[in-house]
Amino acid sequence: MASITFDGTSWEERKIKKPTIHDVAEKAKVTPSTVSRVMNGSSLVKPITRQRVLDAVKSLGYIPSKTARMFKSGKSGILGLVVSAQHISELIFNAGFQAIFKALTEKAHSEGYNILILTSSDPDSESFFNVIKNQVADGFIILSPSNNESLASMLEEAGIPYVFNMKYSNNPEDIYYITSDDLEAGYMAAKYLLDLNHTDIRFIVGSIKGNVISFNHERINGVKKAYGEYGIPFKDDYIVRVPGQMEESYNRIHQLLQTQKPTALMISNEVTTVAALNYFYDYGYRVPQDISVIGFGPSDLYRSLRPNLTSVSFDITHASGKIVDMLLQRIEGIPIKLEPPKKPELIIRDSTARNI
Amino acid sequence: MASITFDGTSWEERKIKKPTIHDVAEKAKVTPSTVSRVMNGSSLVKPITRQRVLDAVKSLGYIPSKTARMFKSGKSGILGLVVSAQHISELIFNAGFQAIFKALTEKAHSEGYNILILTSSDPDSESFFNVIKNQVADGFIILSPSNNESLASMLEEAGIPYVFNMKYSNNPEDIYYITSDDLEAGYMAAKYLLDLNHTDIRFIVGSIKGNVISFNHERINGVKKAYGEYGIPFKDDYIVRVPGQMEESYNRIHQLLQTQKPTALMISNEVTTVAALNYFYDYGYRVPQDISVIGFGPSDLYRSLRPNLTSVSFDITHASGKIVDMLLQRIEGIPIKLEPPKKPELIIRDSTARNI
DNA sequence: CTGTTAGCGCATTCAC
DNA sequence: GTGAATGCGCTAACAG
Repeated sequence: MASITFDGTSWEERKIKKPTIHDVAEKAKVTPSTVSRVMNGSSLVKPITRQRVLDAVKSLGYIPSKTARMFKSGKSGILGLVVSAQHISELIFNAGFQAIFKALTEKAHSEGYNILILTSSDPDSESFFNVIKNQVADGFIILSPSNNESLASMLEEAGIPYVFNMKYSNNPEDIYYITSDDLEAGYMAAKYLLDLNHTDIRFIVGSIKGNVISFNHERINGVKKAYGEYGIPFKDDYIVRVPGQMEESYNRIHQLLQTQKPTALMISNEVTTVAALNYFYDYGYRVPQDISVIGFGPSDLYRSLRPNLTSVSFDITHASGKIVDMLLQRIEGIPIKLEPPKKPELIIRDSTARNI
Repeated sequence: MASITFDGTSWEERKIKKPTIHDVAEKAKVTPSTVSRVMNGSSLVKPITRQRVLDAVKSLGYIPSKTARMFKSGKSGILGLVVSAQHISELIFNAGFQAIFKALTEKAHSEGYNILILTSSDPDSESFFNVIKNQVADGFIILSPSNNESLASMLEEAGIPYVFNMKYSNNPEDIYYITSDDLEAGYMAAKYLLDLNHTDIRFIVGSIKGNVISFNHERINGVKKAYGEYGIPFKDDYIVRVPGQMEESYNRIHQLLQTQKPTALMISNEVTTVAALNYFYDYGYRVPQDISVIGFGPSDLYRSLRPNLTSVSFDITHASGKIVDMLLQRIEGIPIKLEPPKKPELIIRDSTARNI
């Protein structure tokens, strides 16, 4: 099959074969080293030579191979963000994840890194590790909803830098995580409701396969602490486990309110919060006149809901910045200094009222 | 500074230095070639040897270098997703982008690729190109809200595979994009409203710096087509430009409804739709009794709103799948066959009623 | 200021 | 079935 040729090479070759540093060197009548110097802005190149190289670069359309550079330098400039497949599949509704994702991405970009999205279909440590180990990234941020304690040691063993978004391990040597002060969050919300004379409340917490998501344990402890301080007995069935999806949440709320009449709800999960508000709309409950609601999560989201939601919110931008900072420090081998998490904030809006 | 040694190397060295194929070869008393064969599942290795290699791999904790493999093979298994910085910063509210992102990521993962998030702070072609050219990826998906015609030729010139999410260029040779049938979408929505006896409508379209976002032109044409068929004059001030952010949208809707009394709204943008619904809630408008609303965008989102929104929805999963398919075909050099876009769907729910 | 040399880790020839 | 040799594209150390 004949093909039109150009400069002695076929069109296809020209099209496919990207010029290398070698081609540029040849064209500019210098050696690859010099080209490399020019490309990297070394000052020790004679202006004339530099210009010759630059011209060659331009006429050839030379772009340095990123893979070769990575290979040589041992750094990729990439941070892997590892999430469960479920996280991604619920992205549309999961404002909490969106907020983290946004903050992480913006911070990484500002530090000159890019984010590579990795998912593990199964939420167990093995799957996460298998996904991670075959990926190119200078380090990994792991967002896992379940307790993957063994993953930390596998990564440690393999010498792979990582940071978790929560504390999984009780081993005091495991310090590579950023947490939020969930005990305080639960405490603040419950105390506020108790101050408003609500005692018959429900704390709706996300669960995976019936297991309460780890940070919720802390939030529950915070709630109990508040009840303790007020000398009011806390009943175990104040805790309601709900799977995090929209439909299931809606149905579970429905079922709950058919049989019980709490005066206030604390909802630990954004999706369930939206589902609950929708349920109240559909069934004519007035918030806060008939029932008070406190959400946990991004303030921006809750301000865009109707009614404007009273919420306990964390500074996601701050926490995500810390995650990236810590990971970069690990990558660079700088010793880590643990900082206590920033306190959450109680933002009082229109979804809570005094219980008469 | 003394340090505990182990096998003659310091702990730090062991910790830092990852074993290479060479180390494994030495330990297993074979050559790197054999290790490579084992790692790549070649069948021509004697079981005994294979086992020896596997043991060495395990005891050393050897993980093949991904960068070296990329470098050698020339493929990264990464697809770059290039978006404007604004896209990311509005991620929390921008359900349309979330839907695309989710679909793209899931499809890429199912094809064995990962998504690398790239952002360009400026929305012009130069910035996009600069971001792209220095990144490792086998190809790029470009989600840009503005018309970046020259970007296509720059990428073409550089031999970088790409796919756009919309048609930017009028050059018939530029075929690397996936579009949606926006004319049909505008037409369907307007026709439905006209059938419900609404003629005094407003079509709220997103704009960037006063310029209507490109696909909206098609939607507007569709609306005009419907008016034409019904022989009803279409007034230019039926088109209302609104910046896509939550606050601005809310204020603009407020301003609009203070002075005018349309019977129906078509809203081309998810964020503005939520803002409008919030405005109606706050000011006591009943939807659809006082005003009808049609949204454009992900059906899932609109079903989770109250009232349930009538909407024109595209099959994002399908379109995103096509984007990835097309990009992979380009990467592999398979000739592209253009397909017409799937028709959008009019989903009638509770936000539209007959105008009396 | 510029050229020469060497090697990053791996996979793919080609011998044996 | 296994080993030896080679080179992907680039940069850094060392000469000159």
